[in-house]
Amino acid sequence: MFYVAVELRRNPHLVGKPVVVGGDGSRGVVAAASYEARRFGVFSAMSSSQAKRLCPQAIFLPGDHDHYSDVSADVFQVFNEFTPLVEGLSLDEAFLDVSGSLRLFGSGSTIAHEVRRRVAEATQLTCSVGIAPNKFLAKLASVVAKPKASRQGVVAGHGVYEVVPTRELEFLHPLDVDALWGVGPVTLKKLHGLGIKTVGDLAAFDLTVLVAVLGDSQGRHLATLAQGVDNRDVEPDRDAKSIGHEETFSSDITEYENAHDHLVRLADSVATRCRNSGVGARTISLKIKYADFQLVTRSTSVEMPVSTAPAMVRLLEPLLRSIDLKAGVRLLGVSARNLVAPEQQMSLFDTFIGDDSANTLDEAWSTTTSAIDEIRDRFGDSAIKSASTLGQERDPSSSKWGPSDPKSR
DNA sequence: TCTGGGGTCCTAACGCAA
DNA sequence: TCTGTTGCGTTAGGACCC
Repeated sequence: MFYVAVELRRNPHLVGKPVVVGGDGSRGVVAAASYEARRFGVFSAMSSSQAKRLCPQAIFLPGDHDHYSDVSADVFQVFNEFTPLVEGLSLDEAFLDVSGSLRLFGSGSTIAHEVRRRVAEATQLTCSVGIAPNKFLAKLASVVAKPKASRQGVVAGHGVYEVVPTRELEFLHPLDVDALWGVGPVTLKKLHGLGIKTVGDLAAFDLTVLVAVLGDSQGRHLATLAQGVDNRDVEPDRDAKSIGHEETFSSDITEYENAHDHLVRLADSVATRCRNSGVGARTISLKIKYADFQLVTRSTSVEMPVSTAPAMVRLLEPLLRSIDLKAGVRLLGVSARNLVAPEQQMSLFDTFIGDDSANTLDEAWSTTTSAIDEIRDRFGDSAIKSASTLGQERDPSSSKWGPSDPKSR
């Protein structure tokens, strides 16, 4: 309930009340619910209208991701006091490999209690800690450590729970299979079809059959986890693999022009985040959810990474045109993948222009001027002196603007 | 009576090139 | 020059997580 906890911190008069963070429109869902709201059966991912029916007195807050992000940074700063090996899982969750910190800070349990104390001191937030020999067991242990909300009331958690080495299977095998990471509704149904209800059932099950039903990768992975084995390292500083933005409209869209306007807006926000992260995208994709919830995606890749809205929109336009909007578009999304770090890009100019597919002087000019503005913003006027001549260059052998040899730009 | 937005990872089909 | 194999990148879709 991280979002709610942060809201309670800055709105203390809401403490003890049923509070929900999430969209309160007809198409909103619950992002987080306080334990008081959970007593009414309100949980994350539930539609807001259903939540309101279950708990009409619930107080809905719109959510403030930037603020949660700031608070998250404070929490992670505490994590980093104990080990540099911190792998963030979300704003409010992380794996800490403290195997190198034991001499300095004491046992896992000692560190866990100290982390809780320091997080509370720095942020006035509580957290739960799971201790185990590997990531996946630690994650399960942290669930056990959390408070539990039911219709009867809230039962306080232990705050810290440790899965002691050599006793992993004792902890693991009685759990329901869907406690395992990677077992959602679809996989659960398949496993139930095989008569597998608990992790212990899974551990004892024939691997050949499991692989036949779930596929090689997932079958072997789950079989390994069921033995309590997880050799994945804690990986700090993982780079984002994609950057995207999507929106559900309050009413469905059927006009191309309308969709195009939203597309430009979404592309602009994705492009801005790409540039702020110093990456360009080699693949741009479009996501559409129809009124009947059917989902389609279209994507296209280019040799030279793009990081401006005009360049992205140019790639997205043909994709949008190829899609029939008559059925009504409920959601539109844009995402950037195959992200390329700046040093791998060909030049500063490429970073901002993205590609040279402008077919008219107007197109070339508008992308160039917006690129120059960007470059000035980020690198100052001195960077512009060399870039400002680019718009005037013309390759005589080509109808396009700019020299044909990219290196000479 | 309804079903968000941010992501990761996997798979299958297909075209191209060595 | 033709044919078959293999490997790889791209594209679309889907399961899953918080």
